[in-house]
Amino acid sequence: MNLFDKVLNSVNIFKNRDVLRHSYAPENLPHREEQIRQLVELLSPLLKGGTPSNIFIYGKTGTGKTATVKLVLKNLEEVSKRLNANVVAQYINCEIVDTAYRVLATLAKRLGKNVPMTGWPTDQVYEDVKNAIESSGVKLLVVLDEIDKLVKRAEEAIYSLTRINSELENAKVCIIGISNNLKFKSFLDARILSSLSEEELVFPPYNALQLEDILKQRAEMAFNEGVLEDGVIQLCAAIAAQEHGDARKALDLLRVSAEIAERESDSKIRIKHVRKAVKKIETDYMVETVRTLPLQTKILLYSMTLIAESREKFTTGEAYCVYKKLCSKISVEALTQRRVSDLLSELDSLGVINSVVISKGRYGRTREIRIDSDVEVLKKALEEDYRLQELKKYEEETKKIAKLEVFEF
DNA sequence: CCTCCACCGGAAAGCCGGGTCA
DNA sequence: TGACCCGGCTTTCCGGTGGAGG
Repeated sequence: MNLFDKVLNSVNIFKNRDVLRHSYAPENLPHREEQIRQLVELLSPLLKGGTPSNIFIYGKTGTGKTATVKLVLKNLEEVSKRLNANVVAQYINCEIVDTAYRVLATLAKRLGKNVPMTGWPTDQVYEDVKNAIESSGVKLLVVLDEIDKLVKRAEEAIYSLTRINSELENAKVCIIGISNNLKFKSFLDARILSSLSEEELVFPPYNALQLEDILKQRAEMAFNEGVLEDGVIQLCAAIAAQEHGDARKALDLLRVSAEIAERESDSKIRIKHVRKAVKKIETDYMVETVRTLPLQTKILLYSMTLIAESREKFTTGEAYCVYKKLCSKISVEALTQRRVSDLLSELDSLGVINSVVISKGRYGRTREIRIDSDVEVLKKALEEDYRLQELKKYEEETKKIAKLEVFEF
């Protein structure tokens, strides 16, 4: 028997795996018809020689903002080419292109100017871009995705872009800003806000039924016939709907479920695979967050995993004592309890630990801490850090302290 | 009803690394 | 280049508090 026979004989679940990835931009967006219609309407002046208003789009992650805009952009450019309308669209993700300089340089490049990616004064690049737009007479549509990432560093750039029209004779610039941060608006300078959000478009979260439609549509493209057990799509949709109606999460869940089924060489994606996928996504998220924690927080969390192995719940004071012990073992300066208290709140909001502030009457008021996540997984992730390696030596000793509740200084 | 525990959590100031500007 | 500024992290200080026990 050839080593690969098993793989060859197993039923192929995937027809096209990429359809389920974030980067995939479908031709067809269920339940976004209204937003597409509005966007098309708002942008139509571009094709008729007018100037559209600037547009501000917001909605939570996974509500189809980017996909919708990209789809409309694609259609716009096609039709512009056909009509010779001279519309140029540029999509910029501000998480990657994250300074005023880079935004302008990207635009310059799109217009055929050769601007180095660093080095020039920002206002010179601005002048260059302006001249390029003016001389080519294009109608430039700039999409700034995740614009909230830009605001702190480059508020001025946004401002100058929103005002560029007054300096142009025979060209036009229109801006679409996209943000998933609803608080973003309150951070923004009022001048900018008013010109940026002449029109607003809100993308509401999907509900379970809508997510189901989206998943069905993708599943048809992604999987071979008959590999889905009944109820799998519904379950994925329901779970994602509970978590704020994020289509990206729903698709992730379906993809991971399929991957698990594939790995188990099952011929069908079953409910149990979805359950496993939920667990896996959760753990992966946890491990990733723990990995990226700063050192002090890692030590603190490590202390808590040690305590958690012998007692279900404990208090800030107890965690702090163990934490201090560990710090001295590896000669790291311990933080104050005030600071640790903040770190604990952060860990809580990250969902790594669960804590409630309770009063034990005579015995004070404190945060009661539990660790609901898998302690072993946490420990493993923490021990990856070479700076915590040393602590394994003291594990037993420290655990004893935690168990006996001997908290001396 | 009052006390008093063991911490919470706000305010403000200090420290530090990085970036900016003359 | 050095003065300066900024934002993030941390410390210091301190007023506040729910409820068991008296």
